[in-house]
Amino acid sequence: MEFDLLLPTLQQSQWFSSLPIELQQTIVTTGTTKQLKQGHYLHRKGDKVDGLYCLISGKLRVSNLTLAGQELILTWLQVGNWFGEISMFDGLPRTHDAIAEQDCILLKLSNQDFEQLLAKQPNLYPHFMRLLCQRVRTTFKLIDEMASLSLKGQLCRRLLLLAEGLELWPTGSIISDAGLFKLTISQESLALMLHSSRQTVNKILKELQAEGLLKVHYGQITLFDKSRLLSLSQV
Amino acid sequence: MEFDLLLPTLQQSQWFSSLPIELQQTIVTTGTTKQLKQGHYLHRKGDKVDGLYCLISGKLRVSNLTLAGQELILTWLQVGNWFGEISMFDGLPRTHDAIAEQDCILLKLSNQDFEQLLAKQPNLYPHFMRLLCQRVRTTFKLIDEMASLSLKGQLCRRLLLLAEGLELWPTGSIISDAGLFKLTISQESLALMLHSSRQTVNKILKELQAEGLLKVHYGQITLFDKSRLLSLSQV
DNA sequence: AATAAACTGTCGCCAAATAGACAATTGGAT
DNA sequence: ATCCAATTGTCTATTTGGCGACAGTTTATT
Repeated sequence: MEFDLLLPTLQQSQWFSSLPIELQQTIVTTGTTKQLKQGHYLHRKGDKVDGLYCLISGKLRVSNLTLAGQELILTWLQVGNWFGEISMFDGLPRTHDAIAEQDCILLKLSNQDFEQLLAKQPNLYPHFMRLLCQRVRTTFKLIDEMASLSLKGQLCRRLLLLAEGLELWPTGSIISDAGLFKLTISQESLALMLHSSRQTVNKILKELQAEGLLKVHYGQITLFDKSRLLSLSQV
Repeated sequence: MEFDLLLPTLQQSQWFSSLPIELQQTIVTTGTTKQLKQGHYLHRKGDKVDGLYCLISGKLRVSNLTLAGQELILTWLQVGNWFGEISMFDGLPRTHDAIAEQDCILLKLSNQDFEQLLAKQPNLYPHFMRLLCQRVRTTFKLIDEMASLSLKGQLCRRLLLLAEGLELWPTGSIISDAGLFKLTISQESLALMLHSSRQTVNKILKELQAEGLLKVHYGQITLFDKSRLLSLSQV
């Protein structure tokens, strides 16, 4: 795959862009691209590991099924996000389902490529450990927030996360607050992420709209005031 | 520190006991022990990293404060548990408070020792990556359960976790079901772990007692039937 | 332009959980 | 033996959110 073509996309990842340029180059030249049609699974929970991925274009939904058969959405992966590293590093089965919500293009680093790479250059290990650490920190933060925030606070938090991309914010970072931001997501989907109901999400969104923070459209939400959303996502 | 003295304790960790014996030995001889009096903090959220720890004796509470000042208990660490690896590997601040609930003895592997160890033997990296992966898997599981289980299910799950130790269960593993198990914990503390209220926890415990699964005492709970608790912790 | 499908807005009812209050019980300390 | 602090048990009132129902709106398709 051509380096210059992929680079702008890959650079959107905080993790990737912090890698030494040689490693970036190695990853791109070693990796292969893969197409995935809308509605198809990239993998299911319990699948054997096949590689580490970066989403180049499209949209992936990451979720699990409860025993009752309800889908619990963990998150959507955005262009530039890396994922699949856990099974990659411990060899155990996938933790979640990953489904293409749109046609996707992925950059794939296979097991074998990965092992060879690290065998040759063990000094690269710390970089991949940082990727894992970032994942743990994000999930810890999620647990805290699920427990301590009101539903309204959780919703504000999610809207921001979806707008800003899913990577961990450096503590105290200032959110880019330039103008509006249009999110394409249904209230039903939001409810599945919050493990709440569509009706309740609708009610809260209407409140936020009345407060002038956002505007609700058909299948879309326009964020007006990210900084006020941020302050609300602490209550 | 003497290898033979610590070994039985350290072996309680699934992770540690899976390490090659030379690495086990290196860790014990490199590490230093540290005492921590009851009520003292080992570290607070946001602290700079100083090392990787294993709890040798005593009991540590891991928690966070909400903005409202309420303590959210993530878990109790049991003898044999390793922790503190995240900050160790990415160099960023601690994610939680860690407080001694009893006098504690800890085995500490300092930053410097750790870095020297890995610089000399980069083939050890995968072992530490497995430790991190285990942490991510445990937290993902926690997120799923918080979202999908009823409060009763969550409570059953926690009681089992407290009884069995906190390390990730291999999928489908059979719980040691030999006889009774006495947990020393107040209903108030359980409520803080579940992010629920004391009254509600009390009500559910009484239900479980009526069903013959356990018996409630002052500051203690005796588990009678772990396998039935397990089946309840899936609803 | 007509139709179907997906999504939103809003009822009202019900179950679950919170929170305050207070009595009763237990265990440790003096 | 007595007292105190911590913990438990159990009431209430109140809040929150889930869920069914259904009408209205938007978008895509033909």
